[in-house]
Amino acid sequence: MKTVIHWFRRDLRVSDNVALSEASRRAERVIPVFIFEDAFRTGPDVGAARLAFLLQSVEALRKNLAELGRALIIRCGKSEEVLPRLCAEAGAQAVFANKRYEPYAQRRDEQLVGLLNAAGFGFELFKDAVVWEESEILTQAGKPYTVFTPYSRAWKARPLPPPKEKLKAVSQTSPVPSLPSDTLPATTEEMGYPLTQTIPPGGERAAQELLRRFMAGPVDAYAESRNFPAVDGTSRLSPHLRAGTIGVRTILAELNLARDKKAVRPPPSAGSVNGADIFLNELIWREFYLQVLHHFPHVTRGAFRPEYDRVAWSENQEHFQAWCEGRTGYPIVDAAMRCLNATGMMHNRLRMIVAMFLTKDLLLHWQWGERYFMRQLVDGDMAANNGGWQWSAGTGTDAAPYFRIFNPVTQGEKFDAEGKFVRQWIPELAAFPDDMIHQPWENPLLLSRSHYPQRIVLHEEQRPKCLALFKAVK
DNA sequence: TGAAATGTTGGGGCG
DNA sequence: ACGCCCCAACATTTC
Repeated sequence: MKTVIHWFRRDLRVSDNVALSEASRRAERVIPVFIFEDAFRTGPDVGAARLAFLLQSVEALRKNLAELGRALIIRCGKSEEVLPRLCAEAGAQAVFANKRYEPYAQRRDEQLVGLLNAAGFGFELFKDAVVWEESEILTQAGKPYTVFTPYSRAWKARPLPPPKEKLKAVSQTSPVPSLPSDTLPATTEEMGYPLTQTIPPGGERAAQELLRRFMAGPVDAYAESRNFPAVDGTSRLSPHLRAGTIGVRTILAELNLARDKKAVRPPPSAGSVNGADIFLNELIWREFYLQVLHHFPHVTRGAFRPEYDRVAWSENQEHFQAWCEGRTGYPIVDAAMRCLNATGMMHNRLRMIVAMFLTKDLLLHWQWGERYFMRQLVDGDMAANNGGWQWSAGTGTDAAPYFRIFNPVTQGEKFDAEGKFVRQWIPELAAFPDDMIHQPWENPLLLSRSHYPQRIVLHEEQRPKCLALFKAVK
């Protein structure tokens, strides 16, 4: 082919990018394009934090491409209108893109195939975002897995694909048609979404730096330290995996290196778990939930197990507001929510704690939490977010059984024993000693002098209510 | 990728 | 020396 448009979507990088590699291998000329969709401005789950991260990442991509002598063409509008027009303008024969897995995105892509083909252009999609996609890992019976452990076993039994090479710089001799390019909004404020959070930096370089840092140390201790929110023990790569500013194959290659390096050293003591293996599991969870979403699209509308759609959830708006704003009176819950509101990020352990609290203590519908997370999170991803919420609520695939209810005090004491994380986000509690930081109500005098709220519900009262609610639908 | 309730065991105090 | 009780510590079961 002479000219191919590479349409950047959730793959905002020039390294380890399958469709981009294929385009540059098969076409004489590749035109990189990003479409700032109208839907980005109006979708139900639009959040300033994620939008800002996207804008940063696209800008970083534009610079990276410029260094390779290539101009990123930006167009605002609807992809179904922009792409055919752009193909004609550029004299392109086809559009290449990396495949997406959300039901709505797949419907859109199917329409685009028809649309572009009818106009005489090709549209090819490539597997890139995942190692194994929805129908590559199936049970003996040819059905999708709905339990993580056997899924992960099957996943690990296969050989890993190597990363794709980085896009090469173009030589001066291949002229690029000069196509007009729109400019992106400089800030999310311009679009009516003021950014109130301090978010991590976007872009491919930032992702590479996080990966390097993680592999240089934290990965070894990951099995233990990943559970402690006050410890910087996680990779923080989730926003980059979501935006595609890093490729999953790149991460896996580094993980393998870390594992091999470890094998040279004295063998780990019996029973100790390899951090790289645990981290790998997290990447597999991501693909597990993507394939669940593909095969069971009804999870976006309700419980994976439909009987749980009959749970008589509370509709207490005051409780929900208190949860959102981090003033439930339970320190670990409130610290986590304030952190989310301030940074667009939340530690995974804390996601489980606040999700359990919303569903099992406040007895509010998990979808309320799911929606709030999507609006706030930099890494908000439909599949992982939905999977995580249904896991916590006990309504999903391979979910925590409904009677497995976290105690917010015990969880705080276990995973933030010295209250370091809590104090970071709840300055009102500074005066409380370590052994009381997770139950400030035990010292009414000190609590009344602080400006920290009383508990809005009592865990010991809510737990039996929750059990009754769930038992009623069984 | 729990927690609470209930059951069991064993040491020590005590009459 | 013995039985009895108490209760921590641990194990099991229940939710």
